[in-house]
Amino acid sequence: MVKKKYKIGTCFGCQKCLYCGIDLEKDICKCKKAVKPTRKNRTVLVKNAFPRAFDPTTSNPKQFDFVKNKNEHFQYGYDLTKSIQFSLCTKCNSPYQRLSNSSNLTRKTGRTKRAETTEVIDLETGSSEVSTVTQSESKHNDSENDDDDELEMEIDYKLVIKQADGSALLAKNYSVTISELDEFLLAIQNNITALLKDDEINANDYNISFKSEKAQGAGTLLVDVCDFKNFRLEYVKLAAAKRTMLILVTMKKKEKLVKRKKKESNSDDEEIICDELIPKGGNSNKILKLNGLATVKEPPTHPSFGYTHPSKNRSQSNLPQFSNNVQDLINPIFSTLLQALVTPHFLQQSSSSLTSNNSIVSQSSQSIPSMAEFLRQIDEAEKTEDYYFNFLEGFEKQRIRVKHLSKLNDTQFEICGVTAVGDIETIREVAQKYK
DNA sequence: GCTCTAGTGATTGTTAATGA
DNA sequence: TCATTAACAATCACTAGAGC
Repeated sequence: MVKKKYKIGTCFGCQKCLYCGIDLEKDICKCKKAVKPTRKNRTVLVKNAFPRAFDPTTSNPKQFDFVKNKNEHFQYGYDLTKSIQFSLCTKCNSPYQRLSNSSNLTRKTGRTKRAETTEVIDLETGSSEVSTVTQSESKHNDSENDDDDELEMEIDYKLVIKQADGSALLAKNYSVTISELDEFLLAIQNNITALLKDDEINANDYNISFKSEKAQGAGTLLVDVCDFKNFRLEYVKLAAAKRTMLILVTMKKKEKLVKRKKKESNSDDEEIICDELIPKGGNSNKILKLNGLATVKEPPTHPSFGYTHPSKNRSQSNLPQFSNNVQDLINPIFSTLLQALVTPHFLQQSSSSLTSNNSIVSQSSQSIPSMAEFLRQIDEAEKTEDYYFNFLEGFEKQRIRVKHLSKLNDTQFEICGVTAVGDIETIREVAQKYK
């Protein structure tokens, strides 16, 4: 029987992801749910999470019932004769704590209870990872991996990355042990970013499908849990038949990029983008007027504009100083694509040449300011001193660049530490200039 | 309609354990 | 020894519902 493996990064009581807050009963996320939530890795979306140590010998009966009920309800498969660790969201933590308090009303002080606890605790808390303990584990001796065996599967697959023009560029064999769709998707994403050497590719940039290596047709999309169930069934069949599962990654928007590259190659010297290297201070006004067209030096990095591209009119209105001829040639969506092709890597490699080309930048091309400059510009415009600049750390942590800002949703802004609606709107508004 | 109260979610405080 | 972390306890803030 398949049991739902509990992960310590989710709420034991309600299956909420303790990083993004998504209800995992209804949805999936890509958070690292195997990582125990601590004060250091808290997110804005779920500010508090409560690690809990459950010990059947010392927990009060009501808490025991709580754990037992959740264990049964979500079919975690814990052996409740053993101590376990889990995490709770604030919502579940409150009642859980009160269960403890209610028993204390009889009334021990909390401290007395704690003292008793420390006397009895020994058990098998040993395993520091503790995030998963299943009934099978109790039956199967102490093999460390046994707890994963019920759900986790080792998937051997061949990954093929297919460009939108139909050409399959890369194929590589991988093996990954996963138990859930999101883990698998994450693994594939890691494969893609590694193969393409592009950290900024995200899940919206491609479709994933699967099929037998020898099968004809496009395969089956791997999108949701249903697909994943189907995938597992298929995989088991293929594995039994000693056939290889093919994971097909179809990149989106490639044709536009190809066009772009052609255009870029023809106009390299007229459009140079500089994300980080624009001299601070004196040129800031010029920077604000630039529209963000770029020279292609690397493959596309973040084509998420595919699903959030802005309105054409707005884009056009934000190209004030750029050559009208070029604007006519390149429509606004195109210019978004152009921006997406610029990477810091390029900037590092070409810093000297770019510096020497500053005159060109200031004359005929547009550039995106660095995040620091961008935030300072807002502060200057809003007369807020360092208020917006203080968001720099949050953006840097998430590797957000100016070109990404107009595509971020509210949640993503919050993850970066920008929570006030007004701040988000202000940043978005200014960022429109650099789409 | 108002007030009171219980319930709930969220936050903060305290203490022991642990590691540098 | 000091700083950090984990675990638990206490408290705050808000809401809904009952009673008048």
